[in-house]
Amino acid sequence: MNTFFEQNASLLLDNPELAEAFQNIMSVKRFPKHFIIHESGKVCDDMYIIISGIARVFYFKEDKDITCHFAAEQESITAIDSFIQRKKSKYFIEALEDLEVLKISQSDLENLFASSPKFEHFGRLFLQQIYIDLVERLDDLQLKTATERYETLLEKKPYLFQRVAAKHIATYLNITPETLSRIRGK
Amino acid sequence: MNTFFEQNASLLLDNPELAEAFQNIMSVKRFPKHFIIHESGKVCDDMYIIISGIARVFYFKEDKDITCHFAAEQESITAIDSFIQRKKSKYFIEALEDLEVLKISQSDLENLFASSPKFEHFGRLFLQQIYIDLVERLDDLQLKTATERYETLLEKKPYLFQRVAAKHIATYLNITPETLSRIRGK
DNA sequence: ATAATTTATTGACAATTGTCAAGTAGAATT
DNA sequence: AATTCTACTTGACAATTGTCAATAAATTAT
Repeated sequence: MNTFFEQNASLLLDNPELAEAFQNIMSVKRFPKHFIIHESGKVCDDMYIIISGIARVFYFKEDKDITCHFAAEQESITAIDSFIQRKKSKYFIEALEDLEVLKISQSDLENLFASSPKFEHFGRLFLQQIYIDLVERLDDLQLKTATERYETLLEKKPYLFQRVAAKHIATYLNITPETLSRIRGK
Repeated sequence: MNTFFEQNASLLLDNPELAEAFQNIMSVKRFPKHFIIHESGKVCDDMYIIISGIARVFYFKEDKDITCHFAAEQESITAIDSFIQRKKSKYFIEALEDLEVLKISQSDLENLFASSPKFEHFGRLFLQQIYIDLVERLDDLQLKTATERYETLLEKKPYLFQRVAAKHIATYLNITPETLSRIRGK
């Protein structure tokens, strides 16, 4: 599994100076529901901040479709392995609803970082933030039961349960759809 | 669970210019086996790169001691939640062998980063590196069986099985010592 | 709206892993 | 070296979760 620019594009959007710099390298894009925004096996050059809609990152583990990240409004999404390492990605990105996003290319982002220590600094803070988020997610997975993991997600991202197919939530929690269904039925 | 400066202090040690800058803010320290280098509830101001020996990060989940990180030679270790967020840590750090480490304080590190874009850049690359490592670890936990997780760890860090108590490896893999024992016995 | 397809739920059963207990082996202390 | 303590192994059993199958519900397409 994997998690990404887990939370806060808000770190970016809340800072006017940064926001302005990013304006110049961001462009609005739209994708319809079910659209595959990024395919496994390709290098992922873009990262997206979601304006509206919801998307997921998934990959195939022995023919099974495993979701490893969700992103909704204000959150960011990319094929992180590829985006950082500039190699072919194992991940797919799929629009689960009609999507309006801000697109940022990896090269523009690198250039921005290189253009000023301030931006480089922001990049580091951003990574720290998502690193901490990921550590928390790992803690959850390491030692919570299926039910506890369900409850944690319900608390952290309740909207998922309204907007996303249960089968995707199940693989994200590392349980079967059957088990998830039983947990939900108390 | 949680993982840290998971792999590569080598990213640092391999770069002469950086290495020199770091020399000035690093100091050698020694801790005896069993020594608690950092305690839960305190803010962790230091990060360590291990010269020799092995250490672990752990915390208590309902009285149970859960290991969430190991670090051996060339690897780094800290109470990452606290080190990054400057808040009280939930983690302990324990020397599992007599330890010789390079200590770097958080404030010195911040100052170094602030002193030159080059260092800031390094800080970001370092975080990218450990982020990717953590993503991999998460993938492992999300969808591998106990036996697969055991085999993955055996492949990635075989020395752990020689040098570390099985009970710690068990909690790190999120299984009981009994299950680990049975897996080992083929 | 109706039909077709996909997704969710439920039951029966199997497999995996955990818990508890006992005994053995190993390490640390005296 | 003997004692003590801790860790490891093994067995019996229980709990959790997965698998497979059938049905119901929901979504999508016609």
